[in-house]
Amino acid sequence: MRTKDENIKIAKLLFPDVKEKVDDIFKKYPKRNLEEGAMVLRFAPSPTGFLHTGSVYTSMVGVKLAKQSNGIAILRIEDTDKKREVEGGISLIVNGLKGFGIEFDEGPINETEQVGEYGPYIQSQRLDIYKVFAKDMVEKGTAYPCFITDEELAEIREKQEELGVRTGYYGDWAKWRNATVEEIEKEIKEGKSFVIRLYSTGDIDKSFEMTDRIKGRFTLRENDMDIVLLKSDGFPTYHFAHPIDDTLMGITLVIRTEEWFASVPIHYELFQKLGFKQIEYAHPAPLMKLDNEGKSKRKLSKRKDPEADVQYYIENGYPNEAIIEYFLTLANSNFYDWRIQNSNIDTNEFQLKLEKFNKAGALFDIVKLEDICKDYIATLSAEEIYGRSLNWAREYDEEVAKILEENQEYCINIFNIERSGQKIRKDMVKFKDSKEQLRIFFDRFFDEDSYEDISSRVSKDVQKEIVQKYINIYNPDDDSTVWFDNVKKLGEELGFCSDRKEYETNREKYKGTVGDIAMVLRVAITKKTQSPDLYQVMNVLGKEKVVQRLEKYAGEILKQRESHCLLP
RNA sequence: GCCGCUAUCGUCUAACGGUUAGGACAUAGGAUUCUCAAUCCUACAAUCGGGGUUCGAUUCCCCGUAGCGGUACCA
Repeated sequence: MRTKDENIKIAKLLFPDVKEKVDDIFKKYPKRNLEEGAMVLRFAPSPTGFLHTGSVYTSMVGVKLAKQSNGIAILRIEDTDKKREVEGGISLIVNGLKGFGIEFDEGPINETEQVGEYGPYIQSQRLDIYKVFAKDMVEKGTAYPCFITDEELAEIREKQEELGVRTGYYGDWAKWRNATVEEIEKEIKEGKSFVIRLYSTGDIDKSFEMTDRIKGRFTLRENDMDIVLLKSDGFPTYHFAHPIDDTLMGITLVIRTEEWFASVPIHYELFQKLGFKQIEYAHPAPLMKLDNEGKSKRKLSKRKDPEADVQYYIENGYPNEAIIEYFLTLANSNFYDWRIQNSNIDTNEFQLKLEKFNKAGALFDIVKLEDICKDYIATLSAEEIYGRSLNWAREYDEEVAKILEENQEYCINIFNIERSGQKIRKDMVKFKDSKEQLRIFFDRFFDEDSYEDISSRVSKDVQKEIVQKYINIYNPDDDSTVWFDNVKKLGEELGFCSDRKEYETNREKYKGTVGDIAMVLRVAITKKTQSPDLYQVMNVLGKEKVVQRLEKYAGEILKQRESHCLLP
C-alpha cells in the first residue's frame, strides 16, 4: 500500500497540467431546478455512421418519458472510440431521429452546434473533465497508472486459462496496482504509454442488491476487476464517462439497453469511488430477430438485417408515425387498447410507463409494423398522401416525383379512390407503394403491362361482345347505382345472372355472373384482375381514356383470334 | 468455461394465489347484390420440464433446460 503523499506525487507525475479540482468542475454544473418528479434522461449513441432501428426505439422511450414528466431530454454523443467514428455521424443521428419526431432539449443540433448549459455534449470535448476526476482518484488511491503491454496481458490471460481461473486484470494478477513511486516514475521518464485503472476493492464473493426500474430487484456479485478508466490516448472508457457525465448533467435515470446490465457492478463501484450518488437504472431488452431458420433469437443486427438500419424505412417511405406507434406497443402493450379508445388523439397524450415494459427481448415483427402502417395511412386524406408520397419520391424515385408534380389534381383523385365513406381502402403500407397506385392511370406504366388472361372464365368471343356492347351504353355521367344497373342489364342480356344465390342454385342456366361482366371490363380497362372499385377507377380515368382502352382491348382480342386461326 | 438476466398461442402480450388462461398480428374457413384490399363472423393455437409451499400455482421457492447478455485500452 502506498501512502497518501506517494499517491499525490504519482498523480502529479501523471497529470502535470491538470490544475482544476473536482469541486471546480461541480461549480460549473449546478443542480437543476426542476419540479418534483421531472425526469432528466439522456440518449447516448456513438456516431458510427449508422442509425440503428433500436436507437429510434430507445431514444423515443427516453424523450417521451422526459417530456411527459416535464423534464429534460438530452442527446450526448459518445465518441470515445476513435476507430469507429465516422464523419457526419452526428448529423445523421440528429436528423434521423428528428424525422421520427424525436427531438432533444439539450445536445448537439448539427455537426458543430450544441444547445444547453450542461455541455459540452460530445465526449471528445470533455477530455479535460475526465482528467480532473482521474487525477483525483489517483490522489485518493482509488485509481492507478498501469504500464502493462498487450503481450503481457495476453500472457496473463493464457496463464489464467491454463489454471482455469477467471480471466482479467484483477487482484494479484494486477501487477501495477501496488507499484512504487520509483517504478512509476521510471516508466514515465522512459515515455512508456499507460492507462489509468480502477483500484478495485470489491469482493467477487460478495453480492449486493439493486433495483432496476424495468427488471425490478436483482442481485449481482461485486466487481473486482481493475478496469481501464482512461485509455492511453487520454480518452475515457464508457465505464468512466458514464458516472461522470450523467452525474454532472443531472441525469435522474439512466435508460440504456440490456447489454449494459452486466456492467452494473463496475458502475456501482465507480459511483462509490467517485463519491457520487448512485443514479437509478432502467435496462430495456433490445429488439430481437429470429435466426437459424427460426431456431433462435438474436439482436437485430446491422450487418445481417436491412430492417436494422433506419434508412431502410426512410427509403421505402414507411410512415414514421406508424413506426413510433409500433414501438409504443412494444414498450407498453396497453398502448394498443389506448389507441382503439382514443383513435383521434395525438400519440403524445399516451402515458408511457416503465413498469409496463416487458423484461424479455421482443422480436421485431415487420408484418405487424406493416399492419399498423396500413391503418395509419388509411387515416390520411388524399391530399396528405399526395404530399407525403411526393416528399418521398423527390428523394428516392425521380420518375414518380415528376408524375406527381405534373399531375397534381389527377393524382389526388387517384389517391382519393375508396377514401371517403365508411369503407376506406387499406392497401398502402408505405409511400413507395404510391407508384403501384398510379400504375393503371398512366399510359407509360399501363403500356408496360400485358393483359391478364381470363379466357377460362369468359370466352374470348363473349369478352369481345361484352366490351363492344358496353362501349355503347357507357355514360360517364351515371352515378354508381345506375352504372352497376347497366352492367347487370348487359349481363342479363348476354345470359349472365345478376343474383348470386340464384346463380348458385341454377348454375347450368347461366354463362356466369355479373362479376364476370365486371371482370371483363376491369381487365379491359386496367389489364389486371384486381383493382380498386371499378366505377371509381373509370370516373378518375375519364371518358376518353375508358373508351380508348375498351376499344383497344376489343381489337386485341380480334388480333389474337386471327393469329390462332393461322395455327394448324 | 464462468457470471448474470429471462421464460404464456407461430409473433407481441393480458391475467390481487381461485378465469372455460383474454386480446392483437399471422394463418385457415365463411359472410359481403364487381375482383382485390378492407370490414364482420368463426376456427386453429400457449403457461419450457421436474420437484416443492398451498385447500388451490401461469403467478411464490428450488433444480434442470433453453434463449439472451457479459466476460476489451468497443460502446
